[in-house]
Amino acid sequence: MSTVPPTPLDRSAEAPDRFEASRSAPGATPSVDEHLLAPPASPPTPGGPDRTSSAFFDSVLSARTDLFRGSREVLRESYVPSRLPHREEQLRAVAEVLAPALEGHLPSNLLLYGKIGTGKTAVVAQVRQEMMKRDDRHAISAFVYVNCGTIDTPYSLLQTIANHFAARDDERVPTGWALDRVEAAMRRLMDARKGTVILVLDEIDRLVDRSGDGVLYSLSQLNTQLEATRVALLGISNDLKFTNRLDARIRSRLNEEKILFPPYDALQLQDILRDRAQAAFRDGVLEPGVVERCAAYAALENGDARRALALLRLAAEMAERDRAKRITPDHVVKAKNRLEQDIILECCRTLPSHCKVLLYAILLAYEKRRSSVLTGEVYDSYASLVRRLGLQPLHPRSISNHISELESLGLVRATIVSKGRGGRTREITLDVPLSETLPAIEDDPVVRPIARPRVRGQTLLTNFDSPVRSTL
DNA sequence: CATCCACAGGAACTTGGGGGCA
DNA sequence: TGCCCCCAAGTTCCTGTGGATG
Repeated sequence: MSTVPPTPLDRSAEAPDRFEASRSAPGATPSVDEHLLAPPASPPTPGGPDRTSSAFFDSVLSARTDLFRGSREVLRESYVPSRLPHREEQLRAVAEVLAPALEGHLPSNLLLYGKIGTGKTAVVAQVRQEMMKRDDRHAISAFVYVNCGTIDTPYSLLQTIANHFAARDDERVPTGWALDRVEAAMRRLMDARKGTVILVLDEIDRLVDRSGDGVLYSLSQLNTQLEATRVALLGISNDLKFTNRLDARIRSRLNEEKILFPPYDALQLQDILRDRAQAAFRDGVLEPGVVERCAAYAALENGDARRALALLRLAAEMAERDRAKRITPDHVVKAKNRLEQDIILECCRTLPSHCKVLLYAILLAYEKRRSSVLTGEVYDSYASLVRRLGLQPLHPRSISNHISELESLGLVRATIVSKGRGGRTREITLDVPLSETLPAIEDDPVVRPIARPRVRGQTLLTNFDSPVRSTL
């Protein structure tokens, strides 16, 4: 188990986070959790111990106005606040379900439902913190958190859980074993720990979508196979209907208790932001309207508290860069635009190569037409672009999947339409600003060889028939 | 009202890569 | 070194779809 500090974006169990190993196995290196339970380290002082830091950074740092009171981690989603406004009911409900574990009894399995940023993970994190503080009888042997958004195959899930319980390096499960063997190793390692294990499977719906419910069946059977350890499953899902895709036996086991997390409204988001702002910023640096505007934008995004916090943090950073003494509503507007741009750039950057060319084909078609394009037209355009790179285009079936992928990323919108004898197809429109996405994709190393030349940010309309060699 | 078109999308299969093991 | 495993990405095959058309 790695002891590298967690990053806010990587919440998989391989890169552990605030939920990781609750109690180190004998002889094991200290778990990350123990680092997290320790008092927060004081932030490095500007121009501190690194005597080699250049005068350049000294000037940048000294020119910044200090809006923050302390650590800006308070505004990150990885931070577990001591108070969760408007989640008291859910907090209590989760605690009631899990409380029997403190007395050595097996809690019911539990499912938490709610859209992104409705506080599910934060509530579980806080319940976990409180339980570990109160567990004076050491009845809970582990509180394991796995994010199935990244750990989404049966093998990787069982391997991750097994390795969580591995006390020594030679007990760790490598990749390449037969699945049965991994499962047996996981059971053996778990059973050696003795006590109650609370296994949190975040984004459990992603696991079911990608790998079916077989591995959930195995996990739900654990209590009939283990001797000294008992396991309670806690699933977290953004999808209210995901249990419909489960086998009836698994559904009934997993659904013993369920708790719904409704989206926050704008006023509730304001309360959350005020709490965090008070901890994060110096007095008087927030102009009236800043919190309200962040909350209003996030309320439009399904009441996503993460979004609201990100906006507030980014607005503060914008103000710092402007060397402003106060954060204004205008900084929130800038932050919102910047956040949207960052999401687009990140999406474009992480796409598979063929997907990038496909997106470029859609962008070019959209730029030319300023209206929707059909799947067949997009495919033809994509195929000719890929051939200019000296490569074979993917099969239309694969491109159809990639179009769905672009849609699920929110980059395009694809509506199925029937054109009579013209057949059934998808009308594809852009769901992101063309002016920001086109330069981003044209700057990508994959697309650059076939991208139109640009002068001072302006693209030139040219005839592209000449092939360009590239490797995707 | 049957036929047609151009796909959508599910399912099974193939391929190739990364890794462990005897 | 060859065989086994898992996994991701892609291909092949197939059925289904729904509005225009004759």
